[in-house]
Amino acid sequence: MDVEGIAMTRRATRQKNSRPTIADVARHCGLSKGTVSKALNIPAEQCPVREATRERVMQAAKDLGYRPSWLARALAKQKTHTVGLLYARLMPPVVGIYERLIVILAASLQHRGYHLVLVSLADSDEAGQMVLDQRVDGCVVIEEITPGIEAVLREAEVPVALVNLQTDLPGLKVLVDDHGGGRMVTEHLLGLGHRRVVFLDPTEKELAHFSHGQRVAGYEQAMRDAGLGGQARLVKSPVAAFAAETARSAERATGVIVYSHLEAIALMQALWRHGLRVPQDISVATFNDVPVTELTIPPLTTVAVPTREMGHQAGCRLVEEIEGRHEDEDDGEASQTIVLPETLVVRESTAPPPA
Amino acid sequence: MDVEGIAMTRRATRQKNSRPTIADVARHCGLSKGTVSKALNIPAEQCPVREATRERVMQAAKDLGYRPSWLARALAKQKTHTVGLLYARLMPPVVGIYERLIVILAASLQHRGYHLVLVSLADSDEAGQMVLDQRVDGCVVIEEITPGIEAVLREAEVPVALVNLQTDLPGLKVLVDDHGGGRMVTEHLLGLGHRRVVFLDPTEKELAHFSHGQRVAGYEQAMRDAGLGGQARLVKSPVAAFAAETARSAERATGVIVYSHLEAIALMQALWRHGLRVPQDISVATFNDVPVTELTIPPLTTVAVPTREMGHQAGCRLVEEIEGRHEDEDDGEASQTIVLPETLVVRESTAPPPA
DNA sequence: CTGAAAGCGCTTACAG
DNA sequence: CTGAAAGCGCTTACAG
Repeated sequence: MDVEGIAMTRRATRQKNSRPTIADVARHCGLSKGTVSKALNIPAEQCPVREATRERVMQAAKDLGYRPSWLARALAKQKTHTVGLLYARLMPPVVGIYERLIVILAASLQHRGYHLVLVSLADSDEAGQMVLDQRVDGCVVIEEITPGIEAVLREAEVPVALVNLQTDLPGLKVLVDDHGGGRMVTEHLLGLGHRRVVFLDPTEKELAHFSHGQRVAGYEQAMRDAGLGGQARLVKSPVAAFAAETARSAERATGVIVYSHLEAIALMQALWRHGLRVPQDISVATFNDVPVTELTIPPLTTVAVPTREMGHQAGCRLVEEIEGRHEDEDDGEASQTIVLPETLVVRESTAPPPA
Repeated sequence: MDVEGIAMTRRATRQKNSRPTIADVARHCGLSKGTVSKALNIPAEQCPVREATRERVMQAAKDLGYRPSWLARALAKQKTHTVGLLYARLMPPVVGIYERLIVILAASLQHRGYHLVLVSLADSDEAGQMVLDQRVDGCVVIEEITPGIEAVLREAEVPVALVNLQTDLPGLKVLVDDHGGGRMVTEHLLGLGHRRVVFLDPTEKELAHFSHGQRVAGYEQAMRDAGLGGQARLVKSPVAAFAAETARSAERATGVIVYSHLEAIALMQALWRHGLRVPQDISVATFNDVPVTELTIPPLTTVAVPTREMGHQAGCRLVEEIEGRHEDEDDGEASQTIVLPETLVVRESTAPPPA
């Protein structure tokens, strides 16, 4: 019995001991939990506890291997120092441009004492709970939003950053100038002397993303500005079909702008199969300056989307928003929109049209 | 004064009211918090509370818009239902193969009621705290581990899944058979009739990853098995230099295996610049079957790394480990290793050597 | 079947 | 400068 008892105690003790609490530290120095808490948390200068005491506490904490429980602290302070990253797809069509954005966002947050937790909107309930059950101090929604979570966010008081998506939800918005990007790349081709420039639509459901409309609008405006408004043409065929058609067409396009960089690469492959050379026979340009676009045959002219800056802005602003919540003078000045510029990266896939 | 007072009260009230607690629900139905808690959480069947009471509680909860506080529950149950994803780089050298892995991992966890929080090891303290301060129930370390966090994990009792990295840390390991992959792709080239097959090393610090050694070993073994052990050759030059050298060499390699898929693509570009055709003049093969490898000119033969399966396995097993912690019979049977096979995807960048 | 109470591990006015 | 106590919002033996 005694042995059993001791074993039980040992086990219980070990379980409890595995994590000394603030009470243990307090007991160890003959102080109260409150004092220990202050000594541990308030910056040395304006700390109300005597220096000697402070040091005693520090030492005890170190000796016991004390680490404050994040959970207990979060509950007491009603703050998780966590933000949720809400995403609807990001899934199969591995987009590529968000990888960097997310890593930068996470780094930006971590630098400020926050962490990022991934929340797929595929299971809509999850996301709602996440946001509502005081599990996150704020959230960022990326690329696409679902009606369900949109309603939740409209209701909740959670600070939110909306990245690269369109919505009438209030909140911080981080956008890019896709219209400008579309115009820029079109003007580049026109400047090289092209007249028959087409815009190749994505075949996947990327079509749904609002950047598509903006890029097309930019393209159309540039065409109009050049007096070629009537010739603007959106192509919806798959790249293979488009390449085949182009190969046998007399009046073929001399320049093509592809919405998706993966499809631009696929297009160059398809053109190659038909014996068409880029850029001698036809110029190709696209969006999203991901690393591989520099390595293709030939290197692609692309419009770069400032993913780092997007991640960085979303991170900074959201934290400001979370921490500055008290300054709210009852007016919703929290609804700020940032539009970041895109830049044209000219490489070898674009050149003057064939004579 | 009265007005002020009311205003203050309203504000305080609103802040409190913004989130009804279990006590509010209890009060609302004239029950105790304990009963409400049981009614809300215990599955209908073996729930000790009377059906009528149960329904009353449910209704009240719905009426008041009650949602349990994740924090309070986590503290009471000592469980966060969160796992940390620890990564050292993943940063600038956008690897590409981890994007899918992470998304799958997150989905797999979310499916089981867990969430994934991103933790960069760049700031080593952060990670340590994360793991130790009962903020996560477990963690997965991916690709590379730092000495700091390795020590922490050795000390801590946190279940851990180690994905695609080498360490003598105990814990669940999810690995891939890079040796087999290296051998497989080499045998493929040898089978096509190649004799002068070289292995092109990465120039970046990817070299540090242990998969490099394994892939090289697989390559060397296949060469030896074919009686070509003396001819195995590791090339350390940048792709541009290698392409230039190859172009002017009489006895050039007819097949090249490139460690990194991005460099394989770059190599094909460099060869193209020198007028060498793939695969007619030289065959190129690589690793990591990311989407773009199918779209290059020509499409790349690659060894596919089962990223989905890796993410899935890591997620499942880790959760099992977390939830089965009690079954521990004091023996460390938790140290399980899973080695997933790689598969060869043959495309058009490999063909018999020139006659 | 229901309730009262202690506990999870901190923080924070409020006294002294 | 320090302590006692209430509070953060739940859960969980233990009684009744």
